[in-house]
Amino acid sequence: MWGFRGARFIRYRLPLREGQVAAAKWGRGTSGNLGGMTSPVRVRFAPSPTGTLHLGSARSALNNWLFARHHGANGTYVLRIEDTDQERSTPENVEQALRVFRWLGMDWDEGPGVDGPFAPYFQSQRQDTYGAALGKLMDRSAEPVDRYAYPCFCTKEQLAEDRAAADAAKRPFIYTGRCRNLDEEERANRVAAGDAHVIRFRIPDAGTTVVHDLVLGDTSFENALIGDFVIARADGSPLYNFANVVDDAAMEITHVIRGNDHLSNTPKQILLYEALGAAVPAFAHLPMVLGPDGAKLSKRRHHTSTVEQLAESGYSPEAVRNALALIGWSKDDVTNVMSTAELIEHFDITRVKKSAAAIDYDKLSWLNGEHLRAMSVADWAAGYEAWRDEWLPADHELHAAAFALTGVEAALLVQEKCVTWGEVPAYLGFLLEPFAMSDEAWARLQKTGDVGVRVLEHVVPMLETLDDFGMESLEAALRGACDALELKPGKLFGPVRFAVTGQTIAPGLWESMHELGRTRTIERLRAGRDRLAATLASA
RNA sequence: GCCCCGUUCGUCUAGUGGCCUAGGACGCUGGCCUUUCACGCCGGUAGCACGGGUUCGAAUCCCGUACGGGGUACCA
Repeated sequence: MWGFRGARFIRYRLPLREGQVAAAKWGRGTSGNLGGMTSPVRVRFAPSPTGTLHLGSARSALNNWLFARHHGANGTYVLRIEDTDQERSTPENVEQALRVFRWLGMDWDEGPGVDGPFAPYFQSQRQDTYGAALGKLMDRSAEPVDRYAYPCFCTKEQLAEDRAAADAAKRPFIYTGRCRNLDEEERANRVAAGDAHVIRFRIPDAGTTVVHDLVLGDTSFENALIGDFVIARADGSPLYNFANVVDDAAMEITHVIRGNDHLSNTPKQILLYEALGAAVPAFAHLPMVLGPDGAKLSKRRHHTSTVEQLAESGYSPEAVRNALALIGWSKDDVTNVMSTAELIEHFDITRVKKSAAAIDYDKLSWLNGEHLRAMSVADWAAGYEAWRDEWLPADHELHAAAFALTGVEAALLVQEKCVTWGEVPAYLGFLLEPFAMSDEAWARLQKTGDVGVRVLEHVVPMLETLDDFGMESLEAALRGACDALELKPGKLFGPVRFAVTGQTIAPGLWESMHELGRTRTIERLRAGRDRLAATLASA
């Protein structure tokens, strides 16, 4: 009689209760509080600082952030840097990664720069924690007896042979367990003698481990198929699955929200949590993010596959958040455009769908346009100026155009026309000197023919004597000219616009003329009239 | 190979056994508006992967097939 939604809800709450038991174990958290709504919720995003943030990763980060913020004061968003790869984890790369996060506007409660009760938040500084956890797992006097860590002296050659044998027999390769049952004395002797060894984690031979997933539901894995896996390298450094669990347990993470590519790691991690005596967090595996062609999103194949590229193109962070949130999740059947506040209010991890989703750049652009148009002039101007200061190089051909106006002035001209801030400078190109009419504009001016000449001849003296060169005055004058010449607005504004802006894409006419000023406007009208008349005469 | 996950218009999605001759959005497209470009408005286009069940009734539940994806490391 349970509806599916009801069943999901039950699953959603169970892990929270487990979390509280564990919190009590650590002497932290809220004991005895069984109200789901007030349980603290702690999530994290743990990127490796490679210098770029992939859209798929950004989506994971966003879902964690929205989940935490949705829980208000009870939600904590932790940023932990997985910088164990010393080569790529340079301070510059870390700083670059943090810059991207700040741009995306996902503030973290604990992590680099702010620290917190579980510092440090860099894996490279947490060796002691991993060492202690390893010691705990290797202590054979501890429970449970079928889950522990042991040194494995198998050489790479031996393992390669095992693997080859498994392949030949068409059997899945599972670690044979050769070093699992060495006697304690031999182990101790070989370790003391300095024999190279990794540390493996012993898992039960039988039984299944089931992952209760907020997105996928229950998924079970046979323990026998997992095999004792390596948790520490020969040099003692921890492997991902181990470091991740140790950190998440230590930081009291209650919900692990991550990409679906981690699903098969999860049973291993659950076993690890149990062996460590730590609370198993709730899991939510997000559907993979695909490129527009349905292939896995990659920098190579897809032009804007990183957050940096979107920032550079002039997208607004809020629109990107909106678009990212909509990958695999929806508020309902009709809502698309949402402010971040709305995202936070409505975000529900249990509504995330299971299947992979291709990112739709067309829709992203549309969303961006919607957000840009909905902004206040002040916000739009600030965003535009931030973009142009950060991303438009001084030697760019449109640099001068972009800086010809303030953000507020530009907003008045083109806010409702642009899909991204990156498009703004091109609209402003008409303001630059020396003036040069584009080929397309000239072609269209030519098409106006004799009418065009008449219009320009009429308009020049009119504007020379116009008292006020303000926008309203200009509009009134130009509309008046339509009556005087008995022309439809379209016929009259066309030649004027092409002559004045020299472009086929430009802001509104009176706005443009006003911004250009009387002298330059009239100069251009005259030049256009002369050129057009000369061309017609010689034809 | 083995394990796991998934499959609704081209794309993102709504859908939890009757409200579905499947709704919305992007895209594409016809038209209107119009001062270029946009915006806006009205309309059109197109989908439940396939095959079996269960049921009075299936996009929805079950089984199988196909296809796609993830994993199978001293990567993360």
